[in-house]
This record gives sequence, C-alpha cells and structure tokens, in this order.
Amino acid sequence: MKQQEVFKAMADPTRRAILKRLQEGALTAGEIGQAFTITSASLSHHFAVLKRADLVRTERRGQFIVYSLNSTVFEDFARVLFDLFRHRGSPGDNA
Amino acid sequence: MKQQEVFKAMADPTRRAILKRLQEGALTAGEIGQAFTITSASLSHHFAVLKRADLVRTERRGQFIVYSLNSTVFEDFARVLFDLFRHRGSPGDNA
DNA sequence: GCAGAATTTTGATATTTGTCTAAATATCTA
DNA sequence: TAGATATTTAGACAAATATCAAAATTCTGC
Repeated sequence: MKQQEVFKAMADPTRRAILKRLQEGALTAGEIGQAFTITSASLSHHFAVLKRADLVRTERRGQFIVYSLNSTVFEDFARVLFDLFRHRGSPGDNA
Repeated sequence: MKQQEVFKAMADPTRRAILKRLQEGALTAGEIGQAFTITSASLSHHFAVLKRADLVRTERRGQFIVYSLNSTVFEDFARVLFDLFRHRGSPGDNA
C-alpha cells in the first residue's frame, strides 16, 4: 500500500464524499459528479488522486468510466491506523 | 471531533511519526525532537496542528512542555474510518 | 533581577494543492 | 465520417502548507 498517498487522499473532504458515494456501489464519473458543484475537471483531478492511492478502480464501459471502491486498500489502511492508535506499539508497526 | 482537522493532521508523515513516538508514553517537546532533523520551530508547528485536531494533550512541567496522546479522539477517528470503509453505508454515517 | 534553557510565535519563502477554463481524447450514433 | 456526449489533460492562479531564522515567552537557579 502507498501509505502516504492514501493518507493524503483521505485528507480532502470532497474525496471522502466520493468514497462514501461509492460505498453504495460502482458509479460513473458523471453520476458521482451530480452530487457536487465543482467542475468535471476538478472532479477528475480528485479521481486521479484516489486512483494513485489505489483507493478506487476504474473500468471503461462504452463512453463512460465506472469507478468502484478497492476494498483491499481500505482494509490495509484500517490496519495501519490500528497500529498507529494502539498504545505500546508492537513490532511490525510502520506508520 | 474536528474530523477535517484530524484527517489533515494525519496526512503528514512527520506528524504520524510524532504520534507513533507518543505511543510509548508522554514526552517533552525536546525529547520528541531528538528523533527528527527539522528545527524546533517546525516541530512546534506540527505540535500545533496535532493539538488543534485534539490528537495530543499538553501539560507544562517546569520549563518543559509534556505531550501525550489523546486516546479518545483516536478512537473516534477509528470509528469514522470504519463507517467510511463499511460497504453499504448505514444511517449515522458522517464522513 | 539576570543568564540560560525549553518552547512558541512571527515573518519570510518555496512547494503543494484545489480550482477553473480551454483544449484534447475516446466512444457512441446517425 | 461528422456531431454529440463523457471524461481527462494542460495551463494558470489563489490559497494552504512546511520549513527556516530570528525574536519573544516562560520558567529555573543563582
């Protein structure tokens, strides 16, 4: 996992909102965009950040691009956080 | 919990390393600083960010200032993340 | 009260980030 | 192939961030 990329990706509220929308299932870029007022260009920038962090996957379907969550990275991230939060860190920590 | 402050605070690797050091127990600003090469001024800036996010507490002990983790906010943060990561979000989500 | 130590604050600077508009790319349909 | 739609890329700009040096603050011990 690209830990630093993931942490940075999660630091923006728009990106967290995107992830939240994707919890309901895969969506096209346009469908995701309907919930936001920013331009599609800005949205695309956020998608790129999420993709670089491996938090989302993409698949082209005709003229659409479908985004979906990458649960694996989510789980890795949760594990890292628990390591970070656990008092008296044990071996294997890597924050 | 000031969610956005917490996410931003966690986005910086130096700050995550500070939190990690504090897992071992409370430390003075100087003791924490020994692990880093940046100036104490920069370190102090990072402390301010962590404090604003309520991730750490401070207590003056003579001429020293002792930093310690605020586990409560840690736990709240973990809970928010699980909400964010859980597929098919349930009511009560607030990411 | 003064010198010294620990820490923070201030002011400056360089880098990163989020946003926009305009242009480019990819795909569909007629 | 041409026009329409969906999305990304390029280029520009303002705001936020990380860092530093220097000055200010708070405390200790003489």
